[in-house]
Amino acid sequence: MTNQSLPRKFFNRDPVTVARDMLGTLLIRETEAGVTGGRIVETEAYLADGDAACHAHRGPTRRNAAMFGAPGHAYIYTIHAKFCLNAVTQAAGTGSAVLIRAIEPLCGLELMSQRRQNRPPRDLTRGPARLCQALDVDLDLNGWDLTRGDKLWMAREEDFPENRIGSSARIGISSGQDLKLRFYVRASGFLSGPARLNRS
DNA sequence: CTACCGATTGACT
DNA sequence: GTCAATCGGTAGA
Repeated sequence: MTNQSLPRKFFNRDPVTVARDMLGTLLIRETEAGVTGGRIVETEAYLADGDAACHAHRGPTRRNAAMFGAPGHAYIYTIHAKFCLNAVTQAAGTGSAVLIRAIEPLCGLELMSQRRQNRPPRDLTRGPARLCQALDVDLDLNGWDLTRGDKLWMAREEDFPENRIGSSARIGISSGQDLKLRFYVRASGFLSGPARLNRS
């Protein structure tokens, strides 16, 4: 990959802005097995204040420690025996992040398919735990510096015009459903979630 | 120590 | 559309 990784200052902003700007950027994962990755098409913002759905809501614990680290680092957690990947936002100690929910697979399709037990191409990276499995992302990368441009990083590819970005309530949470903090690229074809949430 | 439960997924009707 | 498997984190006794 020739693109430079997104700089620290990209992540050192409020999570809503970062979540929107992250749409269209590349997520790249390099292992000994090869390079895999794709274009980010769906994200969710988790706020430091007044957001009961945010893992940082009840203060620091061992699980969410990475969320209170410097911006631009990975926060990876386990849920239902699976992994999900976030990018930490705002100043260290704030406790906000952006969850990467879906990417459009572009690179290393064969390897990703292998890691996903040869499931249909459309289902390779649709969903936060699916993309982690396709990219071989697990707890070993929790706290990883995404601005290093090594192992796991993000790079600028294209900006999407405002009218191609949709928003909805976040998926899978029980509190904070009134907040429209999920963002996605309209008509992407690689989105997770029920279809009704991908229309506005 | 036990009990509960989730920022999910995949199989099934 | 429905539903159960899954297992580490967290809270509470």
